[in-house]
Amino acid sequence: MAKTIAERSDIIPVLAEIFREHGFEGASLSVITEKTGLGKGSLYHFFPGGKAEMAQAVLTEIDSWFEEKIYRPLREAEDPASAIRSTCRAVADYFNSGRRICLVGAFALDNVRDRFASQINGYFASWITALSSALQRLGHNVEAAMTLAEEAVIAVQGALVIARALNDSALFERAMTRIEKQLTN
Amino acid sequence: MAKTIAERSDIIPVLAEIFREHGFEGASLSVITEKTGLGKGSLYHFFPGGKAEMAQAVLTEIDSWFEEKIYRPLREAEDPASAIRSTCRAVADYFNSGRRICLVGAFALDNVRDRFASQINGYFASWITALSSALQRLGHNVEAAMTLAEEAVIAVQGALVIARALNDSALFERAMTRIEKQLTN
DNA sequence: AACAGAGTTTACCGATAGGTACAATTTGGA
DNA sequence: TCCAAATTGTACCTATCGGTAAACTCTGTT
Repeated sequence: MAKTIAERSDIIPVLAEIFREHGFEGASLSVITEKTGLGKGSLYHFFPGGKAEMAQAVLTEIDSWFEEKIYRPLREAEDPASAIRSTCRAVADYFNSGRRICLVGAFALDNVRDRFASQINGYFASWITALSSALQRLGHNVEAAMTLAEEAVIAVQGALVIARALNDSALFERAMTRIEKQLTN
Repeated sequence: MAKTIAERSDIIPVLAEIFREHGFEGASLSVITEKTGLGKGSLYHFFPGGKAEMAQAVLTEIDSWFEEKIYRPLREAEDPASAIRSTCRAVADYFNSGRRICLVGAFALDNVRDRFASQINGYFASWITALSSALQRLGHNVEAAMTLAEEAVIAVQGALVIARALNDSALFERAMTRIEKQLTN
C-alpha cells in the first residue's frame, strides 16, 4: 500500500493551511493526518521534531515567499512607486482579501509566540525595513519612511484582524486601497 | 475546608488573564484551577457550561468595560474631541502600552472565532460605531467619520499585533499617538 | 532480479484533556 | 442552634493528546 508519493515540500502548504485554520495547539496530529492524508509515521519521517518542526517549516516557507515576492521587489526595484503598488496587490491577493489570516500575526498573539519568536520578529522587521527602503528611494527621509512603513504594516495586520472579526472582506479591501494611496500619494 | 470566598465576578478577571496568556485551547482546566485557586468542583459550580461559559463570561465583562469606559463616552460626551483624547489614553492604558493583548482580537484570529462570533463581532462593531459618532459630532460627514473610525480601530489592533511580535511597546505608543492626532487634528 | 533505503502502516504508550458525580464542609438565616 | 443552600474536595470517567517502535511495501539503481 505504501507509495512514494509525498515530498516534504508538497506537504508544507497543506500544513500551512491547517495551522491557519486550527492554530498551533488546535492542529492536532489527528487533524494533520486526516488533511494531509499522511499517517503519523510518514509525518514523523519528514518532520522528526513533530509539530514544532512542522510549524518551523511552514514559517520558513512563508518567510521565503515574502522575501521573494514582497521584500526583495521593495528593496531592489528600480521603480519604487510601482513596486509598492504591485506588492500591495500581491499582499491583498495572498490574504485572499482578508478571508485568509496571517499565520505569523496569529502566532504573535498566541501563546506559542515565544517558541517562534525569532521567525515572527524577523518576518515583521523585514517587511517594515523593506517597505521603508522603497519609501526612501521614493523621496522620503529616513524617519518619515520608517513611520509610513510601520503604519502600513500595522494597518495590514489590523485590517486582517477586523475583517475576520466582522467577517467583512470589503473592509479589508478598503483598508488596502487606503494603504496603497497613503504610500504612493 | 470549603469556604465561601469566591464570587463569580471575582474570578472573571483572573480567567481573562489566563485566556490572554494561554489562549482558549491552551487554558487547560489544570492551569485554570492552579491560577484561580479553585477546584474543578467550584469552577463547574460557577460555570456549569465549562470552559466555553468561562470564556463567554470573560467576553461579556470585556464588552461591558468597553461600553462603560469607551463606547458610551464616545457616543454621549458633550465634548467629542476631549472624549476621543481621553478614550485613546484609556485604551493605551488598558492594553498596557501594547504589552497586553486584545483577547477579542486574539479570538478573532483563533479557530474559536466561530464559537464566539457574535460577541467578537459586537465588540468591534460597537467600537467603530461609537468612534464614528464622536467624529460626526466633531464635524465630519457620515462617510468620512466611518472611514476614520474604521482606520483607527484597525490601527489599534494592528499595533497590538506588531508590538507583541516585535516585543516593542514603544511602537504601540507611537501608533496610539498617531491615531489620537489623526482623529483630532 | 535483488537489494537498499525511502516512505508507510499499524499498534501501542503514558500523560493529560474536559467533564461528571457526589460526599464533605461551610455559611447565612430562621 | 440547627437546617438548607451554597460552596468545595476527591475520585473517577472516557477520549484524545503528542509521540514511539517496528514491521512492512514500494521504487530506483545496479
